[in-house]
Amino acid sequence: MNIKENEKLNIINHSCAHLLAHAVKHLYKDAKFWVGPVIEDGFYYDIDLGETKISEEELLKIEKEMKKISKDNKLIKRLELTKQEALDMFSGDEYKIDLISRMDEKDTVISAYQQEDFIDLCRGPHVESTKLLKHFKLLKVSGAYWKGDANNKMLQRIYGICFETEEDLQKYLEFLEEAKKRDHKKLGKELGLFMMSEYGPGFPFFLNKGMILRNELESFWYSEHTKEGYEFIKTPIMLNKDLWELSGHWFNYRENMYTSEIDEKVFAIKPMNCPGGMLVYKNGLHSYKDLPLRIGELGQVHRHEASGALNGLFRVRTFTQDDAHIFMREDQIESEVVRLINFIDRMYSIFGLTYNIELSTRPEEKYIGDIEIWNKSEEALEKACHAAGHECKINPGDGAFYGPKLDFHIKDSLGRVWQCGTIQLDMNLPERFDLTYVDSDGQKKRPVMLHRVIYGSIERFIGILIEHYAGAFPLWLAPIQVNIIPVNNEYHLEYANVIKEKLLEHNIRVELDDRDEKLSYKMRESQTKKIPHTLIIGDKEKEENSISYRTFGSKETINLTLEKYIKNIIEKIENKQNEY
RNA sequence: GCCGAAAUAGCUCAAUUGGUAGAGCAACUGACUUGUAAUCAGUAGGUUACGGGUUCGAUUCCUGUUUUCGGCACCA
Repeated sequence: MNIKENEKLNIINHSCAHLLAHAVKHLYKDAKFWVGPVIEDGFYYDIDLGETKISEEELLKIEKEMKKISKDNKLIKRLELTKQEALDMFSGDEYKIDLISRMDEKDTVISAYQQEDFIDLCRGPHVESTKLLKHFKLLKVSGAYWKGDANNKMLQRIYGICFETEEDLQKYLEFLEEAKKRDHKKLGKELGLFMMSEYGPGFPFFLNKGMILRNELESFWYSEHTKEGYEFIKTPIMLNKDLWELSGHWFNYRENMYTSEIDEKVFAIKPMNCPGGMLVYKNGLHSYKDLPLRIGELGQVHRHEASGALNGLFRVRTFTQDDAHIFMREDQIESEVVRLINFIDRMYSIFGLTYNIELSTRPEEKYIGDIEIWNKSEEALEKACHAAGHECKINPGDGAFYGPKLDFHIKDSLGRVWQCGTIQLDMNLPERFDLTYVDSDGQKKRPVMLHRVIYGSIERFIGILIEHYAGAFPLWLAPIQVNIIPVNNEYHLEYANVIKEKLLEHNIRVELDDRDEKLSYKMRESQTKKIPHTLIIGDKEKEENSISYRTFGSKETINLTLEKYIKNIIEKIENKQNEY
């Protein structure tokens, strides 16, 4: 959606935030207002209502009051004030005074906007009248810390969205409905992919069908990485605390690490794979000729995330990173990153996912390493991005303390954006672990290191794929690829079994529905389970040695000889075609 | 962790002001033997998340815990 980038929508949403505050002021006399900005999807307003809590039902009341004010056609006037005037006007309002007192009076005219009895501090601009705000909806209410700081008190935040036309609003509400239908938590349960248990909050259980999906993703990952010249390792899940102190994780993240004590020694379950990877690198000597050295690991990590952060497969306490560490010489950064970008591009395009890349640069204060190396690295990453034919949006100061990074933001079939892949340059760990390689002059030198993931977290990626495909996976990923329905068990079961065996010989995941139920009943179920191919086997097929099949979501039936069908389906699966 | 909401059969949901839980689907049994999204009949299925309290009586009211959901904060 991104309303912020559309000037007109931006203004009406901003004005709508004022309309919301105005209505709240009418209904709750003691309400105090903090800020009400426009966000990507609409707007919100942070409000202090003391002990009063706004329920979802009361949102409707507020919405009604907003409609009333909108109908009353209140003119919206801009007021320009000096700092003193502003302080006088909002005296007694601790929140607005806080805002005003932090403004610089020399070079800013402080502006406020007035609609009838409601005045709010605001830079503007706004629409001229409340009657221009008609097509809005309040979406949710929640708590939010004042100034976004968890040490501050919690205000109540009301979210809403406003459009120019009723049609646009309805379209947006339909989009929300569609997203809800695709919720991976709901589909994961319905399709038998994974489950959760209160004995392990944040620790997902993968069921048989989910495992099939997962294994496909993993074997695809291994085969593509093999082609790219990667080696593979598996490092221990649990390692001595000393290692985590050496890597710096103990100091920075111990609160989120699971630990265990045995033989009077503290062990920590890995929250990252890198330290293990460092030990593997140090296990031998490395020549400049061996670089870049690409070492991959599907590594299961555990992080004790805050309970309120957990969310299906999107945010869990154990997940598998499709990690790899690349060790190289400084002069290899650009070419290696170009290669990596092209690789990631290939991986994503298999799923029909588009993406854009952002470069996060050196933080202003908290960073380690030489500024010169930072500049060089950032330049190398940006150059690589352009060399690979991509735009490169820059997020100044958003890099990790140990190095700059490229982040891949993928867009799913509903247009929602997820950050998955990342390529991070690390100037910290090679130093801490004293990594070296022997250069052509016989001297030991420090390698440059990249951390990178493509799926990010396999669990989360599966969640994204479930929503991206709405649970209807392409053939190569589908847990059940083919469902065979004999028209009449008495006459057609034998031939149906022949087909099943033939498909099984080619490792095709096939089921035969031989229950005594009506064809239409079985067809319905086959479609509900979102199975890519449903084969109907009756007299015609038996006589012709053929099959008839329907792909998921289609009404059309295709008839092919058995031989041709098998050839077709194998080709689709082997090429990982993004279809049924 | 914080704010708010929720938890009833395998699943989706009911149950008036507190009176001892009910439906559809799924499962099971039987009949039907079917050509593209639900055949009919029957059976079984519940310590209403868990603990405590109020009450003659609690799914319902109060309280503690756990989990889930929507946000906030966090996300190496």
